Amino acid sequence: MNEPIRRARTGERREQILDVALRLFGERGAGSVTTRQIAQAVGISQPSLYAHFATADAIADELCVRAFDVLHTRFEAMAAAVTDPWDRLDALGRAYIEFGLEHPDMYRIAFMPTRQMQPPQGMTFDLETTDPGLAAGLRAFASLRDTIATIRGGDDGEGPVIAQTIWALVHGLTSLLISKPYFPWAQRERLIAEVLIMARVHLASRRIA
Amino acid sequence: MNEPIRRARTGERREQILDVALRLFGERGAGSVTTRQIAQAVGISQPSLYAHFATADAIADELCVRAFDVLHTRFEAMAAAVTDPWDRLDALGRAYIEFGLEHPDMYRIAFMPTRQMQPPQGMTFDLETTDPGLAAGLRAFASLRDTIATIRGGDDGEGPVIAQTIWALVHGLTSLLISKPYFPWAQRERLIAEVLIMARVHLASRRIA
DNA sequence: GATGATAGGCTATCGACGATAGGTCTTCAA
DNA sequence: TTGAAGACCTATCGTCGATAGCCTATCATC
Repeated sequence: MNEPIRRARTGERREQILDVALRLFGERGAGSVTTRQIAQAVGISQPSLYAHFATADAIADELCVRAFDVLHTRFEAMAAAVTDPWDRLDALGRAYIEFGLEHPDMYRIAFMPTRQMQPPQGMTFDLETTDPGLAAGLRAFASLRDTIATIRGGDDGEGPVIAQTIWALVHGLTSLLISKPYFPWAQRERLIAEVLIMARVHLASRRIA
Repeated sequence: MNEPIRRARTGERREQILDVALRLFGERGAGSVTTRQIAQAVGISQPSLYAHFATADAIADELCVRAFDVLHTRFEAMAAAVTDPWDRLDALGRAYIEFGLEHPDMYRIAFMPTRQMQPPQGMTFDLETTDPGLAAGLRAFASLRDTIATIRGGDDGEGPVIAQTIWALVHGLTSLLISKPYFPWAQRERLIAEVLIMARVHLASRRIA
């Protein structure tokens, strides 16, 4: 049915392509970089890219996964370093927002996709395959979710709702700052601080007695 | 092959194109509808579209503006009908989220753009021209912002930060529910309710004494 | 050595896309 | 009656992602 790729997925060339693509994404925006531009910058022909990646989107997807894996590592280090869970919540939330602002293209690919998701087919639904960007983003977010669970100190069934709502808050600011940079925003630092306060206040009001 | 064409009156054809495009957007997703598909469904040639719209994106932009203008009208009616400002905040927030879920393509175009914004050129920066989708969305959001100002009952300079943060919250949930429909979300109604509670609690903690 | 598998290139080309050029037909006011 | 304007057409452009098919260097095995 689906022959996934024609050549092996290992090699220096593959890494070089990813490096070049990441640079071009940063220079011109991920959406307006073509396979021909990448190939020319690498020094190979455009069809040769398909020996290393199944589709053009696969290049962006892999860069996205790698970026979020870096965030995930940073999160785990933070979770280990900051013992007070309230402080940890602040640190993680801030790092999450700043990551999005530092890697807007990766954040866009993961959470503001152009194409509609296809419904899961049958029982073989695998998030890693279907939406690798989301999967990588969620690995990072898991630290935030766990910290929220720690703060609440128990499980009353409200955990998912609260975690997902705080995620929506943090994502919302990140997403808007990325997609509408020329909106007359209040000072960015004050917006971030306000969002973190909002999360704290809400979480405090939802604490398990 | 060539049947006699009864010419539409000026403007009718344009409306017909918009109607057909809206239907196709709903059926296949805005991102994967081409000018040729629209033209075929209308019954004209593909280049003929350019007699009515400057670019392909202009069709989507106009549909987006119209959709948000409907939301704006609904908001103003609500603002007039619901006198208690706390209840009004709930009603507006809920309507905003539900609007996004009912018109995911329009919401995407307005707030999850594919291509990077161009920096404003010179002094002639006009939001309506540069980003009509955002402009229409903000007209709608203005009601929410005004209600927040009413609740706070004064101006201590914190208004913009608070309004933008609550916007981020509401937008965040809307955006994630649209872009990640297959994520294992908590019950949608509970998520919406939680977001509205979060806004209320935050706003209460930020009230002017 | 010769051989054959394989990785990694290449050129040529495909179909679809948005968009433009330039001509034709119809309408309608002067 | 005529001529400008508008709406439509066909033909075509350049670019896009992707595929087909061939060539070459390497290297383990015979």
